[in-house]
Amino acid sequence: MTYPRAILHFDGDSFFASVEQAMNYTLRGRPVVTGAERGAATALSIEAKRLGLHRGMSIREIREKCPEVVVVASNYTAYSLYARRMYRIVGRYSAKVEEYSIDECFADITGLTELYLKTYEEIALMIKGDLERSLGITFGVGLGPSKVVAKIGSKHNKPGGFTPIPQELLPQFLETLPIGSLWGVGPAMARTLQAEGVVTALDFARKDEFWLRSHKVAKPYREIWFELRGGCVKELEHMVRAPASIIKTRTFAPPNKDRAFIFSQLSKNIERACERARTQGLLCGVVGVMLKSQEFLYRNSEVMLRTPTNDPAEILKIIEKEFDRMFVPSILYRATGVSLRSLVRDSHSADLFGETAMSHKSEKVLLAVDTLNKRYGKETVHLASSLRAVNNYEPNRQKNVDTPAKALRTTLEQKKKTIDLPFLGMVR
DNA sequence: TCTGGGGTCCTAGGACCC
DNA sequence: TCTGGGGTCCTAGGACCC
Repeated sequence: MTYPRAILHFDGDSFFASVEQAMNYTLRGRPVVTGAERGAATALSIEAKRLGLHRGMSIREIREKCPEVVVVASNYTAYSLYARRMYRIVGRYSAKVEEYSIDECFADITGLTELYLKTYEEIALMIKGDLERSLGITFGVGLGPSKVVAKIGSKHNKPGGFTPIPQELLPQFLETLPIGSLWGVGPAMARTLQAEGVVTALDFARKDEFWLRSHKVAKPYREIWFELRGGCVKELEHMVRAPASIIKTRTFAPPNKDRAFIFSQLSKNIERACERARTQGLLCGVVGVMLKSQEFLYRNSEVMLRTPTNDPAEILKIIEKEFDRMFVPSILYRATGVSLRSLVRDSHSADLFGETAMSHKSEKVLLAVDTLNKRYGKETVHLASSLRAVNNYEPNRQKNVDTPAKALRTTLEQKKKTIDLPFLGMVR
């Protein structure tokens, strides 16, 4: 068995649903579906999959078809916690672990056979066993000479499988693998390759360099090609990088064309994005704004800030003019979004004009807002400009018609909040 | 899958410069 | 002033991932 490099890929089986079962023993062995809060299935336990249910299915349909299914709301805090535990356990065996996503990671165990006096296969099984015992979740595990091949392995024998793919066994694994099922090959590239007669992963691996050049195959696919032939170019990113951008988008139903409402949606997204930036200790230098029309047409714009910030009020002031340039009153919109880019560490160094120092005054307020929202629930405190969006956000309740009494109460609550909030605007 | 939310990377092409 | 060649930087948009 030849592994010039030995790369492992770990993939948690039905991760979200499995975490729910691991945390609550009464759910074990029962069909569990997550995603109640958005009205569509996000993850399904093996038992739920066996009932013929699948991702994206509406919760209502699931309840009608299979009343025995346990439907729960996503608990991303818990899933992230389990992800951390997963990284930490794998990290005990190898110093090179890439935290790839909330339910996946890679580990480079090249050369560790000497340390553990075990084969690569044995090391893989040792880590897999530790993960499953410690977390109470099964993992699909792949071992190969590269990330691309390790990924093929972890997908191979779905729940709880372990698939080692040494160089000499590569062709037999690639032979039956549809080109579109490869990691990094999406629908567009799959179509292009199929048109050239490349149907399986092996077809692709067998092409030569001249073919790649004459067909102008782009870099990401050249790398996949190289790794399908047993090479290794995609190194593990085992150092956790600061994010390049923070994005918050939200769709609202039904589509709307009221300027104040749309701007309020944007305001809420900006607040959420800034909150994230604050928890990560980041300031943003460029803000991108996105408006999405009912017909799925996008309008993007961006504004460079004079001084990096993570204060939503400051960003909103600057963004509003840009928003009015983009906004077309006759169009129905379905979503807004914001992206914070050019992120820099929040080092408390003063700039030439002392503007950073000035913004520190509002920093205390923002920290207090974060604390309150953490303790009493999201959006307990928010900017007045976000008010309409916050009140509007009641997922899956569109059909509930307010009683007059309830509607009145809501109006009163709105009034109360509008009275409270100018205070926030005056602090700066 | 009539389309949710959060990300990254690559490339073509325009602007600008020598 | 015209023509040719070459380089860098930036941006928009496509493609892909979970």
